[in-house]
Formats: sequence, C-alpha cells, structure tokens
Amino acid sequence: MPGKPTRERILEEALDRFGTAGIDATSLDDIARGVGVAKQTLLYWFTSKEELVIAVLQRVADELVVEVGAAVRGAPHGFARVEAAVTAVFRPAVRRPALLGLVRELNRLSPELADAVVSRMKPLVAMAVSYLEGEMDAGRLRRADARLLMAFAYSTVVGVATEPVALRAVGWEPGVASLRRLRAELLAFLRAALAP
Amino acid sequence: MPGKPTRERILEEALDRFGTAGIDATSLDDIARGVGVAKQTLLYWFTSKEELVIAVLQRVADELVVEVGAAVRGAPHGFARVEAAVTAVFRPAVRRPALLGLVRELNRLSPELADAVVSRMKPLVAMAVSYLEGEMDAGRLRRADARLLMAFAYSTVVGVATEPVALRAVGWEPGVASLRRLRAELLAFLRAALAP
DNA sequence: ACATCTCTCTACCAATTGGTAGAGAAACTT
DNA sequence: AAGTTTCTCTACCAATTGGTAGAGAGATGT
Repeated sequence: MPGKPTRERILEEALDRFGTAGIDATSLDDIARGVGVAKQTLLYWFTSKEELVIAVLQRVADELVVEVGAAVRGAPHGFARVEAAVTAVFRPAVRRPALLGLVRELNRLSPELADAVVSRMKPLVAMAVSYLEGEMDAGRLRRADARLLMAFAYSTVVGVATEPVALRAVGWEPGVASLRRLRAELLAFLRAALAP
Repeated sequence: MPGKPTRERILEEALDRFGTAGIDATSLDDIARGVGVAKQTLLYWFTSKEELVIAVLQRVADELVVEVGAAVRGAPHGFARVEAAVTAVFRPAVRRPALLGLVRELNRLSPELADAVVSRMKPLVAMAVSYLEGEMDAGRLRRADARLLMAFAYSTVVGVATEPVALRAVGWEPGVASLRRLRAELLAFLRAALAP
C-alpha cells in the first residue's frame, strides 16, 4: 500500500484510464479498483468526479509545458530546436500513452474546462510561434503561417503517438527498433515540411 | 417522422454521437432520444449495442473507402493525386466532424472489431503505398518509407480535422474563409513534406 | 375474414453510475 | 488521557445503463 501517497496514486491511475478509455467511459469504481482502494476514498480526496478530472488535466498540462519548455530552451537554434520539441513530446508519449490521449480528450470537454487547460499552454504556444516566425524571417524555415504550421506539426506528432490502430493499418509493428525508425522518419517528414 | 427510414436515421444519429462523444460515453437512450423514438426500437433494428457499433463502423469505413478511392483514381498523377486524397478526406470531415472522430475511436475498440474495420481499408492502403513508391522511384516524391509517410499524412489531416481545441489553442477561429486558408496551408505543408 | 409479418411501443429488470451519511481506526495536540 | 484531525472504510441512494417480454397497430397475403 505505501510508497506514493494515496492521492498521488489516484491521480496517476485516473490519468491512465482517462487517457486511454476516455473520461466519460471511465467510472470512479474503475479507478478505485485500479488503485486498490474504496471508491469513497476517491471522493474523500476529490469531492466529485469533475474535480478529479480538473486535477488530472492541470497536472498533465503543467507536466507537458514544463518538460517541453525545458527541452526547447536547452536546444540550439534552427531545426534542432523543433527536433528537441518533438522528442520532448514523443518521449513521455511512448512511456505513457495516456498522456497525449488525454490531450485529445480536451475536444469533448466542456468549453470552460478546455479553455482552462488551453490557456495554460498559451505561453508555450506564443513562444513557439514567435520563434518560428523569427526563423522564417531569417530564412531558416519555410515561410508560412507559423500558427497553422505548429498545429500541423502537433497533429502529426500526437496522431502518430496516440493512434496505434492507424499505424497497424500501414503494417507497422511496435518494438524498440521500429520505434526508433519511426521517430527518425517522423523527424525527416517534419524537416522536409519545414525546410525553406 | 417519415423521410428516411428509421433504421437509417438511427445509424446516422449513432454515427454523430459515437464520433463526437465517444462510443462508450454514448447511451442507447441518447441515440433514441435524438432520433425521436423509443430505445426498444433501436434494439429491434440492432439486437445489441455492439451490433449497432459494428453497423456504424462498417458504414463509415465503406463510405470513406469509396469516396477517397474514387477521388484518388480520378486525379492525375503526381502530387495532385495526394491533393485529391486529402481533399476527399477533408470534405466529409468538415461536413460531418463525427466521421473522422469515429475513426479515432478505433483505438479504444476491441482488437477484433478494430481489425475488422482496418482490414476493409487494407486494399486502399496497399494501393496508396504502391502508388507512393512508384512516384518515389520516378523521382516525383521524396524517397522515404512510404507506409510511414502515409501514416504521417493521415495523422496530420485527421488531427487537424478532429481537434478544434488544438486549433483554437493556436488562435484559429472557424469560418468558411479561414477554413479555405487552412486547407491551402495544410496542402502546402504536405507538399513540402513529400517533395523530392 | 383471418392470419401473418413488420414495426413501434409500454413495462420491467439487474447491474452500474456518481454521490451521501456516517462509523472506525490511527495519528497528532493539549 | 482526552480530544481533534486525518484517512479509509461499509452501507446506502436515486438515476442511468444495456437488455428482455410481450402487447398493439398497421399493412399484406390468402
């Protein structure tokens, strides 16, 4: 039982379930059973399911923002920086597929909730956009609508990371080696798409 | 009440709900209420929820395969053909966002069900892959793993079409004009990514 | 006229949903 | 030692879930 405190374990289990099965399709009983605790223990730590959802979303948003932000700031300029961002998104996605799956759940959340999460990401987005525009001005990236460009890159990365079925449809089989090649091809794809 | 037959209206309503809210999160009562009919009428036409799910999935898969297949076959060679495919996927996605949303639901289906749908798409995938490889051999497309290339392109298109929240996060606002620009930028993105 | 088939309904059912009430144990304060 | 706070539990609850049983209405065939 010990190790991490109960609240922590609830949050992690909820993150996994919400991200893979979907929020609406995950019951408090599911989570409680996964943690090995009574459902009422969840409702002690989070007074309602919605509160639990909010807590999980905040955690995911913060984690992603911090992780990606750090990786990007630490990388040299040029495409290497884009590469660092992609890798930073990709790593946790592989380790924990539910993470990006949860980001996708945003689309079926109430607008207020979704907005709350999105606004946390705003600074990171703004930073990325102004960086991309700078690179375009310097001629190091293809000139285009930087905001949409980012949306496309995001879609591509998150899509690949969260859609095993689509990858299976094109004959891809999971594994460490093939995963490495997948990332390499993905970066080549993005590099070509962004090159001037 | 009349117009389309009941069974048809059930299928359409189910498609919309499954695609937007998710399959598990959609109850038979929801669908019945949407159609304006008693829940038991659903269970007359489809003996269980699973059967309804299967019927909806088959319809979506067939529709997409036929529509995209026709568009592609009718287009000239080169990138124009890719463009035709993207447009063919994009059009129904805009008209009916639930369509591609449902494709995403595949990831949380039972493997057997997902496989059944995927195998219907296999011929189209095979055709696309061999076409891409031909173009690469002819030097009209960047040399790369054609299968992964397709997975990336798919992710990008479907992601943009089904994730309004992500688009809002980069400051995009829906509308006919901006939608047109979105598609133009998306095609430019793909063209750059695929160009030799 | 009668029977059959097609379709939709009302009336239930057991299981599961998110949530409430409150008991019991253990660990701090005083 | 007594009281208070922190944490987890059992026992419920009304509402909703997917699904069953079967009645009734309307058309069609004989």
